[in-house]
Amino acid sequence: MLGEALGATEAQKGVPFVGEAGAQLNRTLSRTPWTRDDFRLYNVLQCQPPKNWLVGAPWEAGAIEHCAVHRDRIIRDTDPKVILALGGTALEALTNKGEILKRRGYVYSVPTQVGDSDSWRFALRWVIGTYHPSYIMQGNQNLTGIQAFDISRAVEVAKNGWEWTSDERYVERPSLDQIDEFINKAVFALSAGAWLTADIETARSVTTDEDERTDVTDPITRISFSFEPGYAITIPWQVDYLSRIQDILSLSQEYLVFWNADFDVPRLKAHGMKIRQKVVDAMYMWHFLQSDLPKSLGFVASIYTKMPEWKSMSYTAPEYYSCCDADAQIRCTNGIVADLKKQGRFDTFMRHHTELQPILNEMGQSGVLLDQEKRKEFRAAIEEDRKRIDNEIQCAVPDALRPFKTRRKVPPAAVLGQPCKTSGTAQWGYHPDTGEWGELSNFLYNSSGQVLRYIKSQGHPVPRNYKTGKDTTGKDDLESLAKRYPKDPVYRRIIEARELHKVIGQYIDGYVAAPDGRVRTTFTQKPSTWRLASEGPNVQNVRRRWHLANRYREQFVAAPGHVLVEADYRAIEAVLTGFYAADADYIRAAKLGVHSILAAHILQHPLRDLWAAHAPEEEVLAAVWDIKKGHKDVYDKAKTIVHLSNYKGSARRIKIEYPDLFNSVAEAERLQRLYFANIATKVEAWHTATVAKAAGCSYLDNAFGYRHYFYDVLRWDGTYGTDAKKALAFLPQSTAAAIIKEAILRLAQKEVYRRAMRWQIHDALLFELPKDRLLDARIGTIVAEMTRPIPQLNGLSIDVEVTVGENWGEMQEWRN
DNA sequence: ACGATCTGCGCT
DNA sequence: AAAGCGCAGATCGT
Repeated sequence: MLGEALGATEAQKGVPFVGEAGAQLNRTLSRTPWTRDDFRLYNVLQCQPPKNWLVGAPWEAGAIEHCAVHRDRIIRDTDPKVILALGGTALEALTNKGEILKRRGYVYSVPTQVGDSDSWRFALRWVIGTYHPSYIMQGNQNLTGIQAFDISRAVEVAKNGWEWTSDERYVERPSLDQIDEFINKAVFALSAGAWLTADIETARSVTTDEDERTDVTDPITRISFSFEPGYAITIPWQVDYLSRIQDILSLSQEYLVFWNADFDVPRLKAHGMKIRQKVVDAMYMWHFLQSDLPKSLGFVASIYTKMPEWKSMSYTAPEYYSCCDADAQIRCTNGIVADLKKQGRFDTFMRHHTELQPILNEMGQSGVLLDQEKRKEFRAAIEEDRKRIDNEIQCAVPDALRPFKTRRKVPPAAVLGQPCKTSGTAQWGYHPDTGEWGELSNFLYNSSGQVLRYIKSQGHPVPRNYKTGKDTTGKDDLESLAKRYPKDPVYRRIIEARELHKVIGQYIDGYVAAPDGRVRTTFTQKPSTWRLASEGPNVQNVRRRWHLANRYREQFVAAPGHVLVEADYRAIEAVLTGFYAADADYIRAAKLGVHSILAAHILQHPLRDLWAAHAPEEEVLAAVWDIKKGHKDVYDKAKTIVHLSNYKGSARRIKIEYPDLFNSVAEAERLQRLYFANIATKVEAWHTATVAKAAGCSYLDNAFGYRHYFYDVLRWDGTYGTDAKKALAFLPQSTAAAIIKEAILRLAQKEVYRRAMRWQIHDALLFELPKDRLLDARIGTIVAEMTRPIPQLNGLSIDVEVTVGENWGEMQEWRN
């Protein structure tokens, strides 16, 4: 093993890898059958570089060159079969190749000095690159297992040597006959159950990450296919070949495999190709298998194949590169499928991604109508307010706090000495302190730096983020400053101006309707919990708690003769917490209204005893309703307390969230105890068990087979690591995602619902349905499908609330 | 002009 | 120090 240089601890003892990086190396080795005594450890540098700085330092090249003699001598003396390069510096010193993150895990054969110091010669030795342990320590603990894999590969090479996979059957410049031969063999293999993979190269995608490109009309240069490891074909995108390419794309009856289909499929369609099969995205399959590891094909191939590194050859050998892509795809696909089947999670992936994603694409594309008139009016009203408030801020903030850039240019005399600032462009002036001439800009209420300078200039205490300790100018902190200094003209106005600014920028101008008046979004399954995410625009964070939220939402309307129907799962995460905690009482509370029941405890309301005594449901529900309507403030606070407590939020956090409701942290603590002792009686035990489980096997599976890995759950002293609460949140959150996906899949089987689905907002589905005599029946079907008992959860069902309206701001409760 | 990073904030 | 996201503005470096 060859590292970089001695750290502080190492330099003291003169031994490599005995400091923190050494401890990390030991942790990695503990995942393998070997110990550090099985290896010899050296560094590229024999000494400690000044300030522990080597990479990018002015002395980097010189220092490495200076120590090369020692390094060569060490290699000659030890004559290693394999050198494992720990980090980019070592790999580059050995192979002259950079980009360790692209090359790690791949095996290189490198000319190395062997023999006596006075009569040495070159001989080929194996070199494998892996991460430097300090890189893994810097927040990349998820890569520990990969480094263990690299070490195992090095040992394997040392024992048995290494043979790269063969590229003899790559068809890099195909004749039409060779294409037909590929087709004939593929037909046979596909009928026996093989996958067919496809991959395009585009003129500009070579230099850019594929998913960053958005222009689907970029020219395609070639396409490659494979159905069998080692046998790949690449076909130039030229007129003579296009019909053959379409033939191959149509070969498979059922599935066509891509790596990141979001890139390839829209481009193939834009270039006239038909793709009628279901699209299997092997990259997402990998994401489903291991959501926390890098997703590039080059990375995954280093694990599933013995291919030589090829990703750096796109320019020098484009045909070979393209065949390698196809070969890597088929090998990785086969490996990932096998692993998912071994874990019993393959069917879930095919259903919840391959089947679901086309439905989500249709949902995003069908879009929701925007009422342009309302939108215009609303924007104008808001913009006027924002301008007025901004102007008030500009007048209240002293010149000395406004951004100032010194300029040498002579000013236009007309603006000299203007007394009061107006919002808009900057103006020229003399700096009030330094007297310099320059450009004085407006005070930016969105700039935390400028707002902090204002707070300090007033001699007010600077708010600190209670997690990070950093200075902050968040809304809550400005609110408490405003309370403490009621005469201050700025704090409340900053809050208001920021709010209006965000509404205009993100929620009005960010929603651009197509010519048909509809606004479209894209649903992805990127979150590590396999929730859905929405982007361009994100329709899952539309204003709801704002005092003008309903007026804002009125611009989202149903088409004439239609209505919007929104179906929300009621308290889904609370019910699921009860399910995972195996607490039937808590499930009952969650379904009746756990927030109201907690509020009843706070308020000493009769509901408390009704619930405990299992009173008749109508009676309990009436009391729940009473609290929800009559004590909305306490109800809303109880709701957040339930959420925070279920995911192990601290009493301190609750106090910070509700400084007015609680006099002290101790009081919040008392209330939490009340909640755990009387309502959520088994939840704390579930917390403990879940954290222990996540720490023990380093991952959790939910009831549908969604998996999440965790690395820093329990520390050696029993305290919680950074992943402990993520583990607690994972099960209810990911299970809720799976439940609503199942509902979408079932509803999409019927054309009328498939076409009517619009947006998914985590626990809610929004539909646009014809307003006709079938409406009630259709809503009934939606409710029936969404509340159907869930076999994976022992037949649990989740209640649904439905609202209906002609626009999204005036929705009325629907009752059958 | 453009990208990366930080801060802030909307929703579930 | 509940979790999970996406978007916009400010700032700084290239």
